[in-house]
Amino acid sequence: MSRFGGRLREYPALSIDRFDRDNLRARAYFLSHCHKDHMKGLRASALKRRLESSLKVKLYCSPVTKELLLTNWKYKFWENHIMQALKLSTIPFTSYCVYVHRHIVSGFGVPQARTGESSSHMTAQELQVALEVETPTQISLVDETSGEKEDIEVTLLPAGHCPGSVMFLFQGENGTVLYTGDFRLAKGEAARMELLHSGTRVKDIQSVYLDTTFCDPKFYHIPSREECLNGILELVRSWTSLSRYHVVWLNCKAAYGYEYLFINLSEELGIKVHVNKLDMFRNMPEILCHITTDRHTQIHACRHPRDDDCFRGNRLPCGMTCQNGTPLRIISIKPSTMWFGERIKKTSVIVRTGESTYRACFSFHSSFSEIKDFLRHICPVNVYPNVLPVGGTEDKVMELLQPLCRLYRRNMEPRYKPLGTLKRVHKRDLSDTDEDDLFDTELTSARPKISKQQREESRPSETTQPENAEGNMKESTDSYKAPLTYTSLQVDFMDCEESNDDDDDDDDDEDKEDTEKNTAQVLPQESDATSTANCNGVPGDQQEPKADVPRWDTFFKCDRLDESSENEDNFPSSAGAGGSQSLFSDSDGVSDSTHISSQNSSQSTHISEQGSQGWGSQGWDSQMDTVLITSQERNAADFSCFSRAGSRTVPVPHEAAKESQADNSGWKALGQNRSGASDVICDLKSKDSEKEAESGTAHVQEVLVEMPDTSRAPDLDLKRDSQSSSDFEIPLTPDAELPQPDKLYCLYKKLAAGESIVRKPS
DNA sequence: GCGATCAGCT
DNA sequence: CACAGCTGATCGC
Repeated sequence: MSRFGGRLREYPALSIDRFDRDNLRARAYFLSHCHKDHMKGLRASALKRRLESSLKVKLYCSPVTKELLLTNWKYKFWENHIMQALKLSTIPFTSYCVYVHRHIVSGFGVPQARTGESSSHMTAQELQVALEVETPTQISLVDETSGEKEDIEVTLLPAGHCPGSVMFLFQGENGTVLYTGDFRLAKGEAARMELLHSGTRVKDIQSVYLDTTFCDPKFYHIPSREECLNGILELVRSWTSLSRYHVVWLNCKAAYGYEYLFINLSEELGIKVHVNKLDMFRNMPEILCHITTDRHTQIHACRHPRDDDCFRGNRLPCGMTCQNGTPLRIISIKPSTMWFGERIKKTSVIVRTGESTYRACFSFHSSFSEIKDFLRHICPVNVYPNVLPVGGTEDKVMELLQPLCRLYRRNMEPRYKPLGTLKRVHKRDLSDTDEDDLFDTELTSARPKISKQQREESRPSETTQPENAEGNMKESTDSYKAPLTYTSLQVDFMDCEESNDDDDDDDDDEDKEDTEKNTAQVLPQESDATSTANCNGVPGDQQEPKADVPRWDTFFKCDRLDESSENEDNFPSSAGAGGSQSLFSDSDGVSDSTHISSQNSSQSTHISEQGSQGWGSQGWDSQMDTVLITSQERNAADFSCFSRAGSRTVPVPHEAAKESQADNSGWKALGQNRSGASDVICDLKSKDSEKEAESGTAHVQEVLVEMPDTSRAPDLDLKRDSQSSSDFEIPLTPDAELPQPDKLYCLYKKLAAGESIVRKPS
């Protein structure tokens, strides 16, 4: 929840996302999106009175936000005081869906022309002032009592948080300031935002007021939107395809932000989503056509004050309980982020929490690594957190963020960053090659290669960007060039660097897939002037993969030398590979015992008595994430076989077990190869009887011995950030220690000499 | 009666 | 704890 007070230090005459108290005196108001915690005071009578007595005070927001706001009669009084800062046709493209799915981009959320209505309600001046696309807007801030005037430019940037959500970039006498509101931007998105750049360089940004909701190493990696979406999609598909009586209830909170989920489910499955209300989308046909108020559909996102009770009574919140006399078979899917962040064990993006309840990973906010990527690119002088993460303090957050800011980068002696010079290689390469990618998960080697021409076209903005955002890193990276030379395997150090780099301001985010991409795509001519200071100077041919050269990424991954601060980078590529996801896939198949997801599932599958309704008291809610490979339908049968708490662990059904063992990717097998399959693969959280829970825990830990929750180890502060990225299928980093240069040197040397290095699990 | 705040509940 | 709400109780105007 935002704790931002509404005002920027640099421009106190503005109020953003807060409209009470001192903000009542603001000369202009800004609303980043339509969530209540950003609308405090927006409908208060005090502000209402202020508007009535002022001709100048305006509220600036995106067209979609305006539409959503004015649909609510409580905010209708704003109608003549809202400025749309961008043309109608532009916001939808850039604001939200662009991060979601290409095919819905083309007009999502575009309020249709409200010609009659608009012209009758908006002043002529407002209509004329409608701004050009991608043109910063000049605003005159007039103090109506003193006549004092201040000009400022504001630019709306897409925030990817919910429909209509934007960030505000202010430029004026006191410097350039970015207020992010709430945002979810994938890695690399900031680099792709033209309006954050002047020419080819990142603008000189004085301060960033940052959404720090998940600025906690606990949320180091959150699966991309597409991964989460695909996980939900396959679960919904597999369930709803069983019969017309199999319905899904999406247990979504009452807030904007789930629309793209509804849209995609509807588009992919041809099933509209039942919602309580849809009039707010009446002018947004791209949403409207995928939702319905007709209860006779298989996907529901309707709500009821006591919807959980409804569900327990096999009733949907809308009251539906059967159709044509046949009882509905209902499963619930609860989108969650924090819940996943709290998991000790690695989980899938879908976790089964009960007989017919699931959690699905879903986030409106950027993960820690995405925040860092964003901030690192902006490289402001100051950063101010808008949100205190759960259990966090401002100091703690600042500690995490400041290393990404300019003064820190300039002044700090770099800590251990043996391979920091490679960062730019990755950065470059990411940007050079993935400009069309919406998700980091698409950054796979399987992705179609981008043409050389495209690369060249995109290059300029990259080559110069470091001058600002990362120019100060040059010194530090240079200072670490020397250690690199003790081996000839410089290329591979790219991976080592990432893996070992524990430092907040130096962990680079491009992943293993990127590394592969690098090896395949780095071209000699990219070693341009900018890159000579760093590893781009490595001749391209050295980057060719060689079978006999140790795979550093593999090495680190398998043997857990990597700091998982880079783990996301080892995250199994999914959505991009072959256009389908592989939630449980291993990116390499090498002795990866920590990838429990599917291959261990046959051992760890933990099915307790669930055949009757009696599970309520027993619950399925513990800290044990295990994997269940079985269908709901089959479960019913299986549960009866394993009823009564006797068998704490049971084998998965043969077929599923075989499948999972065969390809290490149960979900993939399901989603890809078994269209319409009745199997659902997901992590199963099981809390059975207390006793069983205990034994189950023991068992799971035995299976998961490779991934103890080191994140809580008190002596690992330095790499806490990485160590605790234990969630979301990130390979854990048990017993990892901060790699010391000498130790690394030894390891590198051994590897370079072709010796095998096997680290025993502790 | 209304708004603000807080506890409780997802 | 709470992603982002909601409901209901209480208090003051």
